[in-house]
Amino acid sequence: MKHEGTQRAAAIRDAQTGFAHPLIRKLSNHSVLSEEECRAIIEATRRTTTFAAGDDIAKRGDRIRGVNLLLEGFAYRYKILEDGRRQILAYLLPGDFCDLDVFLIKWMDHSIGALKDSKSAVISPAHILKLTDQFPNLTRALWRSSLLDEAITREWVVNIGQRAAYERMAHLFCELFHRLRAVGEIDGKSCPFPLTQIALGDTLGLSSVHVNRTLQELRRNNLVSLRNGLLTINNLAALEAAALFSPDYLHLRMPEPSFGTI
Amino acid sequence: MKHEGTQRAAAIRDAQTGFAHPLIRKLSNHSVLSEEECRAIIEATRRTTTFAAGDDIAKRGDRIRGVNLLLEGFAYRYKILEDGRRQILAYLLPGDFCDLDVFLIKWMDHSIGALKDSKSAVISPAHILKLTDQFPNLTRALWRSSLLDEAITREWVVNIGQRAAYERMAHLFCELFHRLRAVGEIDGKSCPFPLTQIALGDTLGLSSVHVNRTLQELRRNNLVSLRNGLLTINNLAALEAAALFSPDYLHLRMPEPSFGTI
DNA sequence: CGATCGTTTGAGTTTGATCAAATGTGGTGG
DNA sequence: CCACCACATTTGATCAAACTCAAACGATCG
Repeated sequence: MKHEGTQRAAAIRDAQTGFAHPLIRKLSNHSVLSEEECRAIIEATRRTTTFAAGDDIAKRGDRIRGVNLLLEGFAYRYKILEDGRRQILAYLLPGDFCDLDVFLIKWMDHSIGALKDSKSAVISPAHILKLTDQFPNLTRALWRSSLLDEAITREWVVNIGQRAAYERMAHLFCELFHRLRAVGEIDGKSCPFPLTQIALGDTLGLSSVHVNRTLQELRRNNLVSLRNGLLTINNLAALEAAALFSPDYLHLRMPEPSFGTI
Repeated sequence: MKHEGTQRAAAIRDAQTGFAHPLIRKLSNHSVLSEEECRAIIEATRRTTTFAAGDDIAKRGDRIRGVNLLLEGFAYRYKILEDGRRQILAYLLPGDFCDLDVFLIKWMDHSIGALKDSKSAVISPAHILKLTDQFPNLTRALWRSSLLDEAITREWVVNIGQRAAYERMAHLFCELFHRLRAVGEIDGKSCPFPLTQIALGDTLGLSSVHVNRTLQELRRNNLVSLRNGLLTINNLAALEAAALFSPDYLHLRMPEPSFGTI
């Protein structure tokens, strides 16, 4: 981890993505922010920190010094049981908060790791307090964004609890693809997927051997391929059907049409 | 479902439970509320509705008219896949919000059912807006409470993803016992548990047959017994050990000592 | 007194785990 | 450039956890 100087004030709007700032873009999916609120967000997220792939952004037991807002990169939230079993709880994309729990707890009860080189903005608790005192509408927007995180976590419960391995993996791919598209990280039919098969197993509650075989089956059915940290979805519509996937729980404002042969 | 008249203003404090109002009690676990904020809460939750066991409090697809705050009873959140598979996502106890998602969405993307006769307060969106405009500190407390809900959901992911059936069931019992104790619903070593084995299976991602056998094993090991909607925990310490349970994720203010022979 | 719903039991099957080894693959240093 | 190392992926064989199907048993209720 490496601290950087002050970030240059970014333009609020951007022709391509709607908003250049990841948090503003994310909140704008479900909330309307004033010019003043946008400025306050940019102001609050000037201090940034970078992490290399493999670094921990926050570790279980850490005293919480501020909220990390992921600006660039790819991170994951995970919990480890006393006997070593690991469960990955979420993937964090630009615009996502790593540890909003600062409100709730003094120490992290789980960890966050970076899967790619990442950059985060660190917002101090005092800053959050000030923002939420001053801007009730912004506070509701932030609250909403954590409700959205919970909706995703709930879908993971459904996924792991009810779906078979094949459906389960397909579902994860669909979710990631939709979320990455919303933050402009896809390239045609491909998106970054910087996970080993072991990590994929710890995400889905499967052994890595079974992950490998399930992946082969998805490949054999010409739905996806996964190589060198790049996930390619050949037929999104068919993959969504196989996964019993419906994107509504993601609450992305502008659903783009699924491509595919069906 | 049956609408009732205006509830009599309850005393804010109660000698036994600390706070008579379930929401004030819950928020006080992690936040400090002013006298004025407490009054605003009581004011906002006057309109109540009752539900009989088995009723749906909110159904998937419902247009959201207000937030339901559970005041009395026992409810559950669930989602059903297109092919009928059901996953239970949470249990709701007095003080819990049923559908805070009102902020995020216009229609429910999952359902809530009552497991026992229940009473909820209905807070209109306009009322929420007013409260959050007026009381930033209260807003943060409510936000915190939804972060807590998410922490529980995350632990469910760990539970279903990593723990074996026996541990998994033990873990659920531990969680429910701690949460019910925090709202004053336990009686000695027993607490209400108004679930069929089928529902228990849909909670844990197990078939009802396997639930039955796992339950027998827990009984055989003299850890719990479950009869007539009453769960009795004979040895909480041993149950927690079997479940790899640690209560910190529940963020209950005053952890009471576990009883048991160890 | 059926009827309905939940629990329990048995038998057989399937999914996915475990163990072990072989085969890539990318990076490092000589 | 090659040898080597550390990892990740792939494959095979075996095993166990959990599922399915089917039937019996028990409560509860109009």
